[in-house]
Amino acid sequence: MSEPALRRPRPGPIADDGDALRFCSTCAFSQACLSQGFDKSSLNDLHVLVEHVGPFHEGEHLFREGDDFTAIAAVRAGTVKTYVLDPSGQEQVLGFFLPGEVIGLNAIHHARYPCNAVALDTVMLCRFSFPKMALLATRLPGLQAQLFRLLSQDIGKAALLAGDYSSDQRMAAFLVSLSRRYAERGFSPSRFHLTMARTDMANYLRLAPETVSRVLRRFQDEGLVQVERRELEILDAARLAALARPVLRE
Amino acid sequence: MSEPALRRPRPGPIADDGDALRFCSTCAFSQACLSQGFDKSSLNDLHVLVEHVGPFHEGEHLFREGDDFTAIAAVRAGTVKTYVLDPSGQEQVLGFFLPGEVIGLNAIHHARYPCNAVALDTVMLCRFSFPKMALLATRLPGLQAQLFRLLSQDIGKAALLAGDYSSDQRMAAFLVSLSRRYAERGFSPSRFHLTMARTDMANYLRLAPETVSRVLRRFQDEGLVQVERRELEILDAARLAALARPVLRE
DNA sequence: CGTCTTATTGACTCCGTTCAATCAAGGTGG
DNA sequence: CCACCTTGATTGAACGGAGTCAATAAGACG
Repeated sequence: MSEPALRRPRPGPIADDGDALRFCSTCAFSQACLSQGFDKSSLNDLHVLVEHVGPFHEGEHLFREGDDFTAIAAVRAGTVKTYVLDPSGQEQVLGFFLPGEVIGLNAIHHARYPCNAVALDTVMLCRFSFPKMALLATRLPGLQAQLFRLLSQDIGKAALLAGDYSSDQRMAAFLVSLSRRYAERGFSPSRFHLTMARTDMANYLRLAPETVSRVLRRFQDEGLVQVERRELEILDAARLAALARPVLRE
Repeated sequence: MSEPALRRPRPGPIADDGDALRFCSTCAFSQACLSQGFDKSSLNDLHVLVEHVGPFHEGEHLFREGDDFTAIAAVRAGTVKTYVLDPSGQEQVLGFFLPGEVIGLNAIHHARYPCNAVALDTVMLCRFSFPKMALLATRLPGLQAQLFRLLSQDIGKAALLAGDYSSDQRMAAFLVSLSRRYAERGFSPSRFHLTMARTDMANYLRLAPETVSRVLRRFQDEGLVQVERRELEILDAARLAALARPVLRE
């Protein structure tokens, strides 16, 4: 894998704006860097350590627990599920990553991935060599700050589900969360495809699959949502958000 | 609360080796930096942005949700509890921080503390100005790496409790975790003081206080532990660890 | 069309909660 | 020193939400 050497920062602002900015349009990371006021030469520096990989197909693993960690990745398209196997071989779903979200941050500590990551549909990634990025970050304080922020953001994100909430509250929070995250990337917040199986949702929410079915059915009976297989429409976002409130702490 | 003024950095390297290294002996952060092979002048650079604060007394808050974030802190002595209040005003315990552990990492993202922190007993802190440390980290790649590692480590730490484990497993995991963390700092792994109230343990473990009482009592009846008020002795560490295994994933 | 996987629905069970009473410890003031 | 009160911990009894077990239904795919 031959990489162009890191270029020295060019002094001064750049004339044309179009080129460098397009380098990873769906990637939250790049976008955040942009909004941080990175100049184009900095973005270019960042660009050279980016590698577009994929497609990964449904069921294909992006990495497995224990693999050497070298890179973090932003999801460009598709959905990634992370999970671990407990000592008895039981799967435990840790999270779902939608387009624009960054995966692998929890691997820095031990320099190994602490979990498995699998594609739930066709997945495209934007992979950043972490060592190179860290090196670059010593020259670009804005990049360093961005990385610190990204890492900090993920701390305690899982704590939401840790509370002892009812199945209704958990499910509502899950749907609201998906809705908002899709909205952030320009997808419809009210209609979207559930890319994960019911069993995965259940596992993630620490519920039995049967409970997921029952709750979704009740939500539909009560006019909160419309579910048809994996197609979901949110009919009463306000009431759903109200249910989710304690979980999302608002 | 009169604090001793921050001491000016002494210029140049230090003659004797004992001095700089002792600057925060209980602080995991400094220790990790040491083991990273930091040279003495780097440690000195780190030293100047450290501020020893305290004592905080039982019930006193170190910071509150929404406070401006300026510094992370390592606990030097005592125990800190972090918690949030849910919309209905109900307290939710997020974690306990023992000597050597670093607090405030989840505040970087929004530049505000996302939770409250209160002293459970007499607490001494070692406070690091985060902006200054980040700046220093651009010059010391080892420090930057250490920070990334520290942040990464905390991601998904809360996920342990998120699983749907039995009350026995949760309690066992909690005790084993305390035991190990105390051991890491040179305290006895088999005998220690429970610095938090039963209600706090229960809240943290997402159990009713009554359940905590019952489980501890049963553990004692079964010869796993000996509890006398807040004094705890682990009698059968192996069996306790076996119970905790699914939670701690080993 | 038949088979396999995934989802749904129903009936019963169980773990942990809730409600309530009791108990122990520590502080305060007489 | 003791009576009193407060706070935290413990124990018991009944309840309920979600899990489990089992059967059925609905797609997906060959």
